[in-house]
Amino acid sequence: MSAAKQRIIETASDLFYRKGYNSTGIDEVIREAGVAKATLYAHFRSKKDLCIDYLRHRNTQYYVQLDAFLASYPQGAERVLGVFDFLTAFYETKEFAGCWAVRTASEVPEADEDIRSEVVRQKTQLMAYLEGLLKHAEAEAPNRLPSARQVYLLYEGAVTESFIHSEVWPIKEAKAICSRMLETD
Amino acid sequence: MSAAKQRIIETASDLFYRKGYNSTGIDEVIREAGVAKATLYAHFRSKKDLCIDYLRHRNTQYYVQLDAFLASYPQGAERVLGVFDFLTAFYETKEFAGCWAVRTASEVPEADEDIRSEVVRQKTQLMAYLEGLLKHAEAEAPNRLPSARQVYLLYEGAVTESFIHSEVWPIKEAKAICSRMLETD
DNA sequence: TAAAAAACAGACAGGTCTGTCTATTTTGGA
DNA sequence: TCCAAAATAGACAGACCTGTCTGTTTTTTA
Repeated sequence: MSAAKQRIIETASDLFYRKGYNSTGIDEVIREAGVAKATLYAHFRSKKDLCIDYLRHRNTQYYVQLDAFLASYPQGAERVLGVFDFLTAFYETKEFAGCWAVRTASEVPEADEDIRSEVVRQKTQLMAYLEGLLKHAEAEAPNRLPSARQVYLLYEGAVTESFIHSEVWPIKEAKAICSRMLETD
Repeated sequence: MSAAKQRIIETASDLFYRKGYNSTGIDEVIREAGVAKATLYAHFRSKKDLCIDYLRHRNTQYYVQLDAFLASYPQGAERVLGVFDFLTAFYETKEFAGCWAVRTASEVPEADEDIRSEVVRQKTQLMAYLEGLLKHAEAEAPNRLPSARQVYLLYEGAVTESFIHSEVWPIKEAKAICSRMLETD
């Protein structure tokens, strides 16, 4: 990947996430990235294409950081709960602005199948990831565990609500619920 | 309130919710509402003002319908869980498109304090409402109940995720978690 | 070093956006 | 019935948008 393309993606990733997709113009992206307009359109067919690459870039970076963060957590229930600690750390960065996928899906027309399917793909991937974490918790406590869907739901609620309220308690509460559901009672 | 103003709000309420705030133009609102542009700007200082009235209109209608729906549910745990049944009914209408407040907050710049504070106000109101419902559940089972924040978190997750996935399972799962937390064990 | 590929600056087209304004017509209450 | 208030149609300004195109310069590669 050329340096210019890399800069474009990183700039879009910053601007789209911070300001919103529709509220960010192409001119702002190229100015911030320091590239010519023709260069952008040589690498991306359209703004929508750039949007999808933005979503993928965010998603890729997310798992790189999440994996690194969770490495120090023992497998099992602790690592499942560690996901909420990761979210807390993310929240505390100045960058945090909720979920890029949800926010983008919130502002594109429902007919936009390309963007929406990428969003759903990412969410399905996240559930599969959580499913993997939960697998290791089964050995510890084979009794009624939360499903991947349930942990996913708590996590997603925590992301969106901490963004909306600009407060950390939704993450704490989500973790508390999850913790209670993981108890070996 | 004049008939024209009423039509404008209702049209905006439909279009902003269905297509998104930024993706809906003033021209589309006045065409759909069948009013002149000057009429719209006689009643609303700006598009942003109309947006705030749109949010308030949605919110008001929401509680009218929610109260009516819950009236047949006995007070206590059942009525708390009834909130998720109401959401299911809402989901099954063709209109459903997630939470207007969250979606709007997702697409306006973070600096827009007017819109964001209205969103937070509505969410705070919802928590207070749930708090009221939970009060009646205390009598039945005075042991560890979910907090209003926790029920709120589950509810919000259910709204957003059923919208994102266009599936009903997030509501079912959220209700299941809530139900488990309300058990008199 | 020479040729090819990539990136550059920036004008431009064609459209859309919000908000203002004029000038006319409709409406509703005293 | 009359008159003020409200609503109408639609032009307009000024800004912004995406995407294309031209022509030049820089960078890479062979």
